[in-house]
Order: sequence, then structure tokens, then C-alpha cells
Amino acid sequence: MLNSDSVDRVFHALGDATRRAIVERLSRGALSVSELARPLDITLAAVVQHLQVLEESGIVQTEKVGRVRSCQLQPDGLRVAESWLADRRGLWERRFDRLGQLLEEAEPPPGPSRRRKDKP
Amino acid sequence: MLNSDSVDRVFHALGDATRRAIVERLSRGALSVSELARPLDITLAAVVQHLQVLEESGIVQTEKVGRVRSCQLQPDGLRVAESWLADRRGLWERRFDRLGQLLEEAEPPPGPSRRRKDKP
DNA sequence: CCAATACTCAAGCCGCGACTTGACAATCAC
DNA sequence: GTGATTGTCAAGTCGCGGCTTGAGTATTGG
Repeated sequence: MLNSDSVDRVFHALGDATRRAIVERLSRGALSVSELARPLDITLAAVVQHLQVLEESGIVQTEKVGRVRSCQLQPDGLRVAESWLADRRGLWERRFDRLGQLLEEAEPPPGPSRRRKDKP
Repeated sequence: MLNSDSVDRVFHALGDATRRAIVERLSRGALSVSELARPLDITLAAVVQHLQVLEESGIVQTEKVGRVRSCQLQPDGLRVAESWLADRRGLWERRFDRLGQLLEEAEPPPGPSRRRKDKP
């Protein structure tokens, strides 16, 4: 849904560059934790912590089979952010329409200049 | 554009709940700094700091006329985030297609046609 | 069994970011 | 002019978030 709590978790998760890098890799396909950790020069434990944030926000889904945890994107998580952004832009554009209407109402379209009022 | 630096600034800006609240109000229309500050129970100075972050990320544009600074949304800033999200989901969906192709390759479907031919 | 792999957990360090305070500047209203 | 409004700046506090370390637990392969 769009309750402000999940919006908060999603945007907070995406606010970190390392987590966005993880999302980018996962958007190419599922990966294990150590595969995710390999190109990042941080500890495996740090990667796990990032994954917890991503999972609690609903962006990533993980499943442990044997001793390896497989991670994959859950696009519904990202869709929370997409909807929030779309809503903001929607309101902004509607506002422009209303502004246009107001301007048309208040000021009739500019005809020949009536700046000087000569007394005939 | 989509260089990782502006993506970073935009998502970092949106990672804070107060800043998102500001963006929500501004998507209804332009407001002054003190109007923005009124419903938020933080100092005016704190609001100004949030606005600096939002402005440097390109999400908000401000202009000072007289003693009042008027703030309005600049939707191109949000579009940076929207494109990043759309790209991620695009790749994820393309991945599903390729997976389907692989499955079809490995296991010839009972249907008539094959999408890809084997290496000669 | 033994060793290596692939995590997991708890604790602690530390810098950055959100926020306040207080003093100051510029503009408006009378 | 005086005083109120509106914002700006610099400095400092403080908690949270990202990261490491180190020890521990399953799981796999030979």
C-alpha cells in the first residue's frame, strides 16, 4: 500500500549508495550473499546488514537453501517508491492546469494595447 | 542525467521523512519557507537546511523576492529517481524473458515453435 | 572425520546528518 | 524613524547508521 511507514522504509533503504548498487546487481538476476559481497569492498557482515534493510523494506526477498542465501528483487517494493513519485508529479501537473485556468479567468487574452487612454 | 552522483543526491534527499513531507506540500503548490515550517515542529533554521539539500539535488527551486523565499517543485529532480527505478524494473522484467528463453531451450516445449536455435 | 565454505550474531567504534541555539541582516508596515 | 516579520549564518550537541571485529553455527566436499 502507500502507508507512510512502508514509504519511509523503502526510501530510507534506497537512500544508501551501497544498497542501490546491490539492487542494481540484483535487477540483473538473483545472487547469493557472497556473490553480492565480492565486488563491494566491505565485509560480508556489512552486506548482510544491508540485505536486512532491503528485505524489511520489501525490496528484496531472500531464501536460504543449504548454507547459501539466495537474494532476488521483489519489484513490488520498488513500486512503492514509484507510486509515491508518480503521485507527487501528478499533483504538480494538476496544479499547473488549475493555474492556467486562473490566469485565463483573471486576465482576458492580451488584445490591442490599452495602456494609454487618450480621451477622445 | 543519470550520472550516479545526481542519483545519489536525489535519493539521499528523499531518504528523509521531513524532506518528503516538504516535497508533498510543495507538490500542491509553491510555498514560502515559514509557511513550510509552520506545520513541522522543527526550527525554521532546520527547514532551511532541508531546503538546501532539496535544492542541491535539483528537486526544489527557490527564489528570494523581498524578504520571503518562495519554494517550488522542479519535477525534473524527481524524474531522476523515477528513471532509476524504471531502469531497475526494466532489467528485472527482461531477465524474466531471458529465463523463459533458457527454460524453453533446455526443455523443448510441446508446442510447435522454438524461439531460439541451438549453436550450429 | 576434518577442513573449508557460507553465513550469523553481538558488541563496539565513529563519522555524518538532523537539529538547536543565538546572534545577525534585510525587508516590510506603520 | 521603531518594531515586527522573514530569513541567514556559524557553532555545537547528539543519536543513528554503516562498518568492523571476533567468535560461533550449519552445511558441504573429500
